[in-house]
Amino acid sequence: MDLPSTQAETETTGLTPLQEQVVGYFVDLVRVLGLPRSLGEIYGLLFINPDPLSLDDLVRLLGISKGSASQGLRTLRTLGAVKEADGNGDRRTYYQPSVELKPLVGGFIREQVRPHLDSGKSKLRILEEIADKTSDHEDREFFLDRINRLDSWMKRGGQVLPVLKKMLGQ
Amino acid sequence: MDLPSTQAETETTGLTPLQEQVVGYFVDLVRVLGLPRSLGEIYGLLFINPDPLSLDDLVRLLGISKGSASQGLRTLRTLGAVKEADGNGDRRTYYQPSVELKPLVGGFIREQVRPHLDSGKSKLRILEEIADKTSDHEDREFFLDRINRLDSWMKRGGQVLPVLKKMLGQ
DNA sequence: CAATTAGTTCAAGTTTTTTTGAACTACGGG
DNA sequence: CCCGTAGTTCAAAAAAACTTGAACTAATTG
Repeated sequence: MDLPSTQAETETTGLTPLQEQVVGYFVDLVRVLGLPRSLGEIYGLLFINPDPLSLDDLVRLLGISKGSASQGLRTLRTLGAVKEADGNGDRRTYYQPSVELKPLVGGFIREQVRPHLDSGKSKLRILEEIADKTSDHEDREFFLDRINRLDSWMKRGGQVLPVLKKMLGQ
Repeated sequence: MDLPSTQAETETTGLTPLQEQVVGYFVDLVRVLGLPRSLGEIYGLLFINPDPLSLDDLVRLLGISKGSASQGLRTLRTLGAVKEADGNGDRRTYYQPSVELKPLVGGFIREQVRPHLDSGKSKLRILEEIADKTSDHEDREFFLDRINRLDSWMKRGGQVLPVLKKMLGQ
């Protein structure tokens, strides 16, 4: 665990004021990204802690349940936002954050953005089929035009992602 | 209102199959963006309807409450995603969607992204002050380094937005 | 102006999402 | 092997987000 020894912890949370603020910062951040609060808490604490922390540390320091911590860590690992700290002979696993933007953005895109883009594309094909069945000519043209537009939105989205990754990741 | 006359409406929703699918498509889309379902329903129906629709039309066709429709339309207007249709002498207001990506992306960035980036920046300054009070030298350096890193994340975010806007908006 | 209808507001209700915690599996050391 | 602890799972509880609907304001029209 290793609290930074230079700051007292508050009664309520078990965190130093700095830790509390940073955790709050990340809670807000993940909320914007549509991820659950606990992910922000966990990542935030790992981010501002000089040493890796174990699941139990997180439970104790953040005052969250083992279940939350376990699931939160799993998601963060999937996102590539935390890694196991290497080289602790102990039985329990310690975690450290990825602090480079690149893997964070990459993971978010891979896990949260791409799947939706992809499933969106296949839904569009179905949409087009339905629209194509419209018997009235003028209506059909209108519908197909709108669906084309959606198609072009998605294409642009797909083009933007690599650029995003390149700009954000180093 | 003006249902496209060439497709029967289903019992449950008052929408044609195509409308239903498109609405569903946008419901999923706004969910990814972290916006409420009703926004997707309203925008989706406006998007696929050849003519502008009034608040009452939306209530009737989508089966949502007047309150939802009113608030949903307000948010969509704020985002620049719908506009009042011009030139209907009627008392009630008719709405049409913005179908260009540019205002949509621009509005989303302006309303949903920028504010968080900005408030994030000011929170960082506070964070830095707290970290700077750390008496242990090594800890302080570590904390300040991490906060610097956050700073640089935010800066990159700020740089990316204009590029995003340029790429997506025409 | 009174009546009627368009639209807004917000407290209460509903739905969805997240968190909890207890039961479970799995591993490792004595 | 058996005990103790690390970590997972998932049904139920709690919290958060969204929607409803009734009371309201505002604006038009006969």
